[in-house]
Amino acid sequence: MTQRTADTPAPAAGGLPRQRRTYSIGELAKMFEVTPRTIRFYEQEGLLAPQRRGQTRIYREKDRVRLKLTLRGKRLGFSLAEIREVVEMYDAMPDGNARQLQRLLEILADKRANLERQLEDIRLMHRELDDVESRARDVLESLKGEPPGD
Amino acid sequence: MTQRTADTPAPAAGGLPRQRRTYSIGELAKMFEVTPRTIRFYEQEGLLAPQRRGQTRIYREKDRVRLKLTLRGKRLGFSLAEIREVVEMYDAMPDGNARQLQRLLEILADKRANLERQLEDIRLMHRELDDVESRARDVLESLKGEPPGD
DNA sequence: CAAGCACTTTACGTTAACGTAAACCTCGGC
DNA sequence: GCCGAGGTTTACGTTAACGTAAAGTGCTTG
Repeated sequence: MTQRTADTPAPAAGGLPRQRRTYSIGELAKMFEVTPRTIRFYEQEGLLAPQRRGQTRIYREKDRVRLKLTLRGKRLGFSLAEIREVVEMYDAMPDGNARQLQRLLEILADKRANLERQLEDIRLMHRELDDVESRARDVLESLKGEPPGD
Repeated sequence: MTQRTADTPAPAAGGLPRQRRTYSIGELAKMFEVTPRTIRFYEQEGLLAPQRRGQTRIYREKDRVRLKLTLRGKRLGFSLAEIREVVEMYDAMPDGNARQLQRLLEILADKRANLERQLEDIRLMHRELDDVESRARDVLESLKGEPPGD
């Protein structure tokens, strides 16, 4: 963790404020512990849109952040389609019309409700785990006194 | 909701304390908003083991609780295989040997770590949503002053 | 007793999210 | 000039988690 490929933008003095760090597909893949195939697939699904130099994909900060958010969404059980829905609207935001924005707000509220339920689920699951664990420990303890089984 | 197929145990006076409420597959399905197919599939995957009367499945409280936990696990992104792993060990607990119990504790710790990461993910995602939402509201606001667009 | 409804088994179909294999380019180094 | 490391496209394969359709069983109700 805390891996840093030896090249933080270095907030240099008079330099350009534009972050010019770029990444290859392999770099991103290792960084997030996914395969290049996965990254290409996400692009194919409209979640990423890296630039090209010739045939080769070039990823910028924006792309990296997107990938990060995408993977986070996945860990929370959102489908790629759902994630794309938000991503696309977010992109269209600046010139988005009111109806689109309203739709976006709806979607966000939806995701939020989802998160709430998950929070509750996590709490409950946590208790279940506590319960199972304590039972397991009890049994283990009770085994200590008995003959070494079969 | 609150559907009751006219057969609550009726906490009768001197009755048996054993909860004898049973459910048909259809009842459970409606109760949890899944299809009977799903419930049969879970059984096939070793997550449920209802009794039979003739050919027909009869679900008891224990089965209902299991289904509930299974669905909760699913909402948290666990695979049926993972869920089964815990369920099986839980069942085997009473006569489980020490090694099995240790394994169970490992699995539980694993799940717990998973939940922790999800909690963090939820927090982060929540902020993202807040951010996107506030931007969207800003844009919406700025649209109020402008001409009604195309 | 026929109809209907809820249950059953068997089996093939479907979708999402990639994995995997083949065949190709391209670039820096020896 | 060739070689290996990484990149590319195309396309078929795979797995999980059910959906769906067909064909049969069993009860109870008009």
